[in-house]
Amino acid sequence: MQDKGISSAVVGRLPRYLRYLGDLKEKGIERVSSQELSRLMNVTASQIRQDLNNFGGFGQQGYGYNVDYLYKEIGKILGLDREYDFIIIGAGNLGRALGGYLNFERRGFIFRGIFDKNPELFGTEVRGVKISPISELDSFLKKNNIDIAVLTIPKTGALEVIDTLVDNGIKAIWNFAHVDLDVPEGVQVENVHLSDSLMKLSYNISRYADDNKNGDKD
Amino acid sequence: MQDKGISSAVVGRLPRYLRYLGDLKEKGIERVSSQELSRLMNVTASQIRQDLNNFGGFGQQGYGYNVDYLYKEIGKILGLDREYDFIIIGAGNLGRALGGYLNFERRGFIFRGIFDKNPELFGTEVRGVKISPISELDSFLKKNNIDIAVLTIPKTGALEVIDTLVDNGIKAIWNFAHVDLDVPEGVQVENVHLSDSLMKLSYNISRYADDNKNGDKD
DNA sequence: TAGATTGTTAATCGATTAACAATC
DNA sequence: TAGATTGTTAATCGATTAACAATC
Repeated sequence: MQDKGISSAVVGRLPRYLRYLGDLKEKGIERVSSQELSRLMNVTASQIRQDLNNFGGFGQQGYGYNVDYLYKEIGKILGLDREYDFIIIGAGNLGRALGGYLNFERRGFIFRGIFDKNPELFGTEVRGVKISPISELDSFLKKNNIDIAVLTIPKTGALEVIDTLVDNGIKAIWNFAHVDLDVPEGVQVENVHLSDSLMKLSYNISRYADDNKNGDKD
Repeated sequence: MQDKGISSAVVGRLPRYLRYLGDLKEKGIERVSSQELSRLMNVTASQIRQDLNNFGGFGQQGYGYNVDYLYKEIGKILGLDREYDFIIIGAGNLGRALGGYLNFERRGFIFRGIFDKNPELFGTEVRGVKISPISELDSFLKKNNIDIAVLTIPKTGALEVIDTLVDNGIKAIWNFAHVDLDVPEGVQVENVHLSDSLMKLSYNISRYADDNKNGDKD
């Protein structure tokens, strides 16, 4: 069912479609045309139709798309029709924030463990899960089938832990550490570089300030 | 100095350049050619040269780029040669995590205030900054010159607070809420949709699983 | 001077938009 | 049947890569 060469631009837009369809669903709206959706989302109707048709024909001529059906299908495409077990490496503020986030559970991402090297934290709980010493990571992974590791530790720690994760067959890494990870093919990595994001913001602030100083033209 | 139509693809790559140049700097390396950097970063040398030349000629034929100089220049382009005052709306785990993050301060992002609606949190401190009731946001903004608001509250709260921010001349919003914000032109918005990011990960996990079941070809 | 490497133009590739025939 | 809207092909636009003359 899933084609090979879907561009990451397309994949990147799917969660947003899902969100808008969820909103429509909640409002009790049954059907939507690509044009209506395009107005709502500020994209072209053409793009919506192209994006969806990468995965199959979910609509019906003269009718549009059934909201409920399309919502479910996009969910399936995104792999949300199953559960994923995840652990968090790094029980700092960010790690605890992500561990405590209930919405992930709703989507099928199950919080299974959290590790840190700081002994003061051992035994403390995050949403019912005890913080364990990172030295126990290897044996934990051997006993439990974990899909995703969330890295919320500094750079060096992240690089140290990678081998243990990979050797134990981790499927994916959600990387909040400020490094590019080098993993074998087949291990999925999704980076969230918060400081990069913040820099894009400062770029746009100062560019806008400059524009309004010099050119005055928009 | 700053041109107008720089594509966001280019801007999005600048922080990564900065990071690699910072690493080289720390290693005491003085010069780097686009080819060396390209091997390091896993991009084409051509792209590096094209990207940089959007902003000016920072290199020298036959020599390459001076690491220190290029680092500084990219910093300037990203607007990191000044300070930004920011506040956080929402003192949950994520808000506190971001408030506690020292690296932002190092880059010139100064943590000035944090607000919440939960009375139990009022007076509690996050890195020396007292959590204030959100009802005081308006008067706070009138008294203080704040550049950036970080939204770490749920959807509805985010939408409620937008007007107050915009009316008081906020320059940018770093949005962690799971909504698209509608702000006037000139107010910069950078979205960090964590659940979208997680869905991309699950997409890739299940696509990889499917590939290895059906086709067996890579 | 010869070698290296940039800055920049030209070629290619991919993604987005437009158009329209198919069809509900 | 007529109207609406998809699925899909074709046209356009933009971004990436290749090539090379300029120059340090």
